Amino acid sequence: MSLNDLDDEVAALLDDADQRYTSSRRRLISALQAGDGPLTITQIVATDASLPQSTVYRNLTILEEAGVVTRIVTSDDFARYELAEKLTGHHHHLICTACGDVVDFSLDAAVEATLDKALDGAAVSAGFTADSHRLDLLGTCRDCAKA
Amino acid sequence: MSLNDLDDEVAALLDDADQRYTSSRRRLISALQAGDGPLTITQIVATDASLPQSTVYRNLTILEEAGVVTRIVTSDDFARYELAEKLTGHHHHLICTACGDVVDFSLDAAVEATLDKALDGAAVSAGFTADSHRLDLLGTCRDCAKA
DNA sequence: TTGCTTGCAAATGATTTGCACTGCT
DNA sequence: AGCAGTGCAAATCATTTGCAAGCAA
Repeated sequence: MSLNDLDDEVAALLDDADQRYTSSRRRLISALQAGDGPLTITQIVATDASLPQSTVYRNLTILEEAGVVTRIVTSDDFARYELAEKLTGHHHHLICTACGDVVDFSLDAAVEATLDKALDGAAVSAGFTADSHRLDLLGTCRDCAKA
Repeated sequence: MSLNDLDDEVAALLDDADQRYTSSRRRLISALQAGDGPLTITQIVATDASLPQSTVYRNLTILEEAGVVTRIVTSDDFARYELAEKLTGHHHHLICTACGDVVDFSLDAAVEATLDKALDGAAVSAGFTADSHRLDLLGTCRDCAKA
């Protein structure tokens, strides 16, 4: 998705949620768009120092409610945020257990299909209404493997 | 795994880590064993009121370092703990996005095999050393669907 | 004894919120 | 003008830790 299309999508989602697309929010979207995986609040503030932490927290909450971003918790104490799958497409995360960094990756459509079918079966037998799945790969990233 | 076997396994793991198998720790294991999914600290304290919160936190950390339990963060603000897969076998989680409750489930071995192969491929091309995967199904549990 | 464990209460740190100010509309 | 958004600083709340007393080797 191009930057302009993304912008339009975000604007539409915010409008649906009766929220404005302010400059702080634009800057947030742009910071998230720039990363190659979900970002922590600290990383976002470091990227764009003109954004105070409280504004980042508050706007990410609003953007999450509007369906623009997704909040992710891996294991460490910092929540991470990324653009919603609606905007970026379905994907998964490589989580480095050494440094905590998270990088996106995708799976073959055939594998996803197999997986979804199996998950649906499991959900049904547990009396569960399946909504979506979340798949992470835990391991060590290239940089940490070197060290 | 029977209760006694579990006990022996835990004892061995703690011994390897130069840790004692105290009565607090036994009570924790027993509480975790009783649940049908990972438990929050609050749930554990509610189950066994003789355990002070600080002891629960401290011992769960030690049990985690010894490889006896695993800490899980879903999305809400409470961490959850479960017995390590080494003890219970590989499984996944059904996470209710309404009430936050988590229940275990398993997938067919064939699906797991397909998945692992696909994940290994993705890891390699990202320069990542894969360790394990984590797969959750998000949705609504039977109780919350009723409401 | 000697050191690990416990339990209370106080400290920490990510996240949230009150309030006064600024800027859209 | 009138209300939403912002930024600072103070408040919250899960989690961690200091310390004195209890227990195991």
